[in-house]
Amino acid sequence: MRTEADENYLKEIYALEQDHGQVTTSMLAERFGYSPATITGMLKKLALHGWVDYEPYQGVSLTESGRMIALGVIRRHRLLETYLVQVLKVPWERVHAEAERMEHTLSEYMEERIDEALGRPQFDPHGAPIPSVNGQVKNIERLRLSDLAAGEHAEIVEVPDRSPELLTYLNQLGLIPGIEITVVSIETIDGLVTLQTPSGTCTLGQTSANQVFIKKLPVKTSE
Amino acid sequence: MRTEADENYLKEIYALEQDHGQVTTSMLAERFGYSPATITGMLKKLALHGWVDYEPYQGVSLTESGRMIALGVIRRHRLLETYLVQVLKVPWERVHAEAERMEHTLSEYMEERIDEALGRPQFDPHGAPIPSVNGQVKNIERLRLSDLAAGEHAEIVEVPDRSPELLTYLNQLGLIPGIEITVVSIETIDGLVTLQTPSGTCTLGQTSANQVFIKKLPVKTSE
DNA sequence: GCCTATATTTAGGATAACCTAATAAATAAT
DNA sequence: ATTATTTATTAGGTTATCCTAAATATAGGC
Repeated sequence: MRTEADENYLKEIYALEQDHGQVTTSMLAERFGYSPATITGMLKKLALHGWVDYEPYQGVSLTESGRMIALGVIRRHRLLETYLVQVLKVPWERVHAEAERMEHTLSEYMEERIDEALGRPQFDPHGAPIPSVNGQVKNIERLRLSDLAAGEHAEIVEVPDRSPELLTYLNQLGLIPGIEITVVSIETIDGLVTLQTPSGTCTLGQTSANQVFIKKLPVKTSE
Repeated sequence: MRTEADENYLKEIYALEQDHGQVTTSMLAERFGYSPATITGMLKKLALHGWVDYEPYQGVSLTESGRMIALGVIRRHRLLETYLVQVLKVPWERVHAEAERMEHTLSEYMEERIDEALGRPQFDPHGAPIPSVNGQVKNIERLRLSDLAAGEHAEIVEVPDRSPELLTYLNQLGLIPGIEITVVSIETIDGLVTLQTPSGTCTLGQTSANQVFIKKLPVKTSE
């Protein structure tokens, strides 16, 4: 009925809708590393199942049923990541790849057991919200670290989970969700951001600063 | 390189070699519920990879490399079963089906983490030996419950893991690996076995008694 | 030792998910 | 507005894993 490929396409369409609104054949081809022709074929198939609305040359969007499937896969992925980090002590930067393998074979029963064992967490180790069983997502309003000005105070709320290199780097610097930081300075020329973190001072390049999501906090006055 | 189908065929050939010595096309067809023609095709493919020795009309047997792959899959299956029972409290009769889904997606890294978390167990919850990373299997000499005579004393060492119904039944009766029992009587006509267990007395039919593996213990004298 | 029954293989087909090359539609440039 | 470029689709092909029906090899009965 529903294959692993179907689930991966729906999950990716969901992610692209979140990030760019519009989802095109070429965006999916690029993400998967497949030829555009392959994507077209799959989109037709997904539309036939009623999981997406698809008009040739007009891009694709999830239907309600497609969105529910995507959220189910994302839920299993994020629950697995959380479990691996919290219980099995798998390193932060590694759990994405492991969850990617297992998200399609985890049964509903196991999903529930893991959710219960973890105490029904709302966020995964990278700060991403874990959709509820009925598809509710706790989306937090977020800014990027690169949006801050010198002197501003903020809490890190989310980091992307796909790049082990970036995660290893951020972890070394202590830049993980929940941590509070203050911007010491911003280099206007090449966008270097210098931060005060609980574990010291560090400087981030634009690429990294752009991928770290934060929530502004009232500026520290004195102490 | 190696698909899930490949792994399932090798695992099943291994199991049939253990149980019957000889492995034929029709045995595999029956186990999988596939047509014999499908099996023939796959056996050719497995032979091409050097995982089995296959002569048309002469049955099939694992090569050394095929055996190592099969043992790897069985190792992951049994480690998963053990983890699910011990850590996630999944019911005994359910873990086989869950492990069957996940055994192919568990990475070597996760296999090692789970093995370590469990303290490197030697046997799974049904009493089956967990092969070591390098393919060693602790095979115990075993008899069947139906081989015992009245008055004999024994320890249950293994039960099959595939039938949830049988497992639920045995679990209710307290007949699980590690338990010591004494045969009260044997009905010669239809092979009913009446047992003294730590939790009371119970009677088993021939079908069940034939599937419970035991190790004889010295006969209890008095107490 | 031949014949029949059973087991197995061969031949040809289906579907899923990928591919390349050629074509067509949409968009941007002059 | 026509052309050039980019983007997407269609056409046709490949591999993996299943199928059925027909052909063939092995094994058992007498």
